[in-house]
Amino acid sequence: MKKISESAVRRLSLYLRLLQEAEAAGSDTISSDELAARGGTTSAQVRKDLSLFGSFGKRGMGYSVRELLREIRAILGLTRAWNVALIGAGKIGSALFSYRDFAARGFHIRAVFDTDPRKLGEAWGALKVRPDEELDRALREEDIDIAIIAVPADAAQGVVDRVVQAGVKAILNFAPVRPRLPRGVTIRNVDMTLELEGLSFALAGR
Amino acid sequence: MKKISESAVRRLSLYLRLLQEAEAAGSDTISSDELAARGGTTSAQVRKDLSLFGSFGKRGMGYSVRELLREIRAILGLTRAWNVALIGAGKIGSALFSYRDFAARGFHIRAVFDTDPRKLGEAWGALKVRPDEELDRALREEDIDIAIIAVPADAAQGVVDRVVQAGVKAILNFAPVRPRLPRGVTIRNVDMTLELEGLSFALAGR
DNA sequence: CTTATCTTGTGAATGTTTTCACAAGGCAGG
DNA sequence: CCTGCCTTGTGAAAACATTCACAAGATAAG
Repeated sequence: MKKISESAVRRLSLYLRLLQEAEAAGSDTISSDELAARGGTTSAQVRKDLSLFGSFGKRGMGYSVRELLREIRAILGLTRAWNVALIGAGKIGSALFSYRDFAARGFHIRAVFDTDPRKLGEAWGALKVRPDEELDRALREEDIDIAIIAVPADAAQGVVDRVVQAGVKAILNFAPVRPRLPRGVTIRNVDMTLELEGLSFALAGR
Repeated sequence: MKKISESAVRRLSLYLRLLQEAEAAGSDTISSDELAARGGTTSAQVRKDLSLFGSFGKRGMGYSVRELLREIRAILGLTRAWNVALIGAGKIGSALFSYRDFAARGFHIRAVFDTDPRKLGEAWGALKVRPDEELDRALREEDIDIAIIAVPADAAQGVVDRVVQAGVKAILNFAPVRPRLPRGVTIRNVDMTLELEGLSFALAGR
């Protein structure tokens, strides 16, 4: 199997969303041109991306929305549910917890952790905020697939180490650090300051 | 002037952070090797990135931390402050509002908007949540450079259109849509579902 | 002053991603 | 069944990004 670039995966994920919108709008089929226009890319790019995984279209006709949805879901591993742990019950953690899109796509938050004694025991939906000490055991017991790191920068590397030690293979990191990781663990960093600085660069260069 | 890739700008922003850490740790100089190790890249990449903008190092010695900080800040346009508007006073908006890193880097939130009548007038720090109707006027009056979009998906395109109409040239978008934009306006999309799906893909492919 | 040691800055080479362009199919209408 | 019109899937070309590799400059020590 060929290596798939991160940007190709990102775009697939985007196509998935566009297809859901098309389905909601009642479209039965969609062309690469249409997907491209809605996604801000080109039709050649769309076709190349899809061709990495198979031939899902009909020449002259485009793609069946229903069918392509099914294929992309399968490619992205969205046919099953994933167990997620949220580490850090601050503002960002709280915002993520109530983000409905996650559950809608099969990402279920099974546990929330924090170190602040005042937060421990707080009810978050059906869950209670649990102390740091339970982290290692809980990750295994709840069979957590993905850890979301929403702790301050200086705590992030420590949390990452423990999470990895507990066998978690995927991390979504909101702390403004680039944690060291062993091979075989995947991380995605969401770094809002970086994005703002990118905008600053664009504004300044004119 | 050559075209600078988005990933190069991202890395510069990362180097900036690493340099701040090095400065805090008391280092006077730093080599491309060291920056690379801390940033998870290679020394050739670091030198190439910097060489896009000039020669800031001393052969045999590395870079002066102080001086490189100054240079990168200038490149990224961080020697001045930027006026930011936050549109959407929900959970995400609230988390962003209290994110201290923004102000620390010169991104000052000057106004907060929402459509929910129950939120209007709420005190957010020294600001009050303002109604949608004031958006257009306020963006101009407060001389807003950057708009942060933290509204539901179906409202995002409308907000983007108004913001652009008011002359804003940079947008940080948290809504899960890819808004249409005229040329000359820069957008950065922060799309958390996309990131999670990227992790799902990595987990599924094993 | 000379030598040994470091680390930058940068062309050239390599690798990766995007775009081009068109043959191959598929459908509709007559 | 044939013609005209679409749109896919995909090699090949072009554009872009990263890595290599080394001359050149800087320092320090003798």
